[in-house]
Amino acid sequence: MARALPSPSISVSSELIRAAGIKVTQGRVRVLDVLHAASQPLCHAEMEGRLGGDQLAAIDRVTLYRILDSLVACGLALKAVDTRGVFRFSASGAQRQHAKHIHFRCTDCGGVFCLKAEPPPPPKLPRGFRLGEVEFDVRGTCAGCSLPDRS
Amino acid sequence: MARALPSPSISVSSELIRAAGIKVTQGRVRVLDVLHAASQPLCHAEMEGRLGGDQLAAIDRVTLYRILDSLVACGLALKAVDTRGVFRFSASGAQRQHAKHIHFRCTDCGGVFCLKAEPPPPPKLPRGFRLGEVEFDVRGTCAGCSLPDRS
DNA sequence: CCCGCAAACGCAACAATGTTGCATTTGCGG
DNA sequence: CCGCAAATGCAACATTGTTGCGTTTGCGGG
Repeated sequence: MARALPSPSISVSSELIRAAGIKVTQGRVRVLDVLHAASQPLCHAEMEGRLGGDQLAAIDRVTLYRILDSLVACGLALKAVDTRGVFRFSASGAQRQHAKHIHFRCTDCGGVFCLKAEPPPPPKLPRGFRLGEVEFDVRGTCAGCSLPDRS
Repeated sequence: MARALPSPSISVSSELIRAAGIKVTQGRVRVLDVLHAASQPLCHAEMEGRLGGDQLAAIDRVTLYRILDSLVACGLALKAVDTRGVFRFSASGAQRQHAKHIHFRCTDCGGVFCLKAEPPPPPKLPRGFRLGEVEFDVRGTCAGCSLPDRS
């Protein structure tokens, strides 16, 4: 029923999913497409909105969770928690790009901003500890929320 | 009905609450007591457990949230989010002690370890941004979870 | 010492997020 | 083209956090 999909990146996501060794389904391709198109990590609600915005049918909330879990499990996506306590997901390629700088999280509006400064080198760990990721997280109030006259 | 409470720190918490300019209630004193006695930030469920463990009546869940909010609002407590996406609260004095070093979070068992190294200085922020807290968060696998032979 | 008011509390209900069970559909290898 | 296992959709549930409202209580004033 649907005509040939105009999205050019659909084959890229398909290829990544196929290479990861899991089944290539329409849902996974669309979710990974959205993750790649996003400029910052998305929570599940934002993803539902972007998936429903197309002329395609929306993906079930539970299925979305499971798709994201499968993408995380095979290394195509990363899972993190924002200051509001909500899980946010990002394509693993985008995350690697984000590892090069520092994030500023506004404790007021919840927004995330990228600072230019480089993160410091990781510290020495005790014996037996294996280093995973290093996150230099700066919290405070962003310029918009710092305005003194807010009703 | 209750005899003189044996807890020696109850007056300390009362004094802090009074100095903060909010009403001194039994609930606030008990919650702040628990926060001061805790060695690390507590989630609401852990606090409910510790409050119910006494011979005193347990505090309502909603009231506990409001008490914590009021303590945060007047600066006596701090609010953070752990890797599971749950809010954790700590007495502001305890947090200051924790700000001097780096935390290592094991992504496997969820444990938090304190490293000796000092956190690096905060970076320069864009105009209008106000610095709140800086958290240097290192994630990975702790020594216990790094053991190769786990069933 | 008693009164009254506003703050704080307890209860109920609700909202958002995340999980589990199970029947049905679908990717994809044979 | 068939069939099986994986993936999906639906319903129901669990946990965490919030809102509304009537009642209780801290505490200042009379």
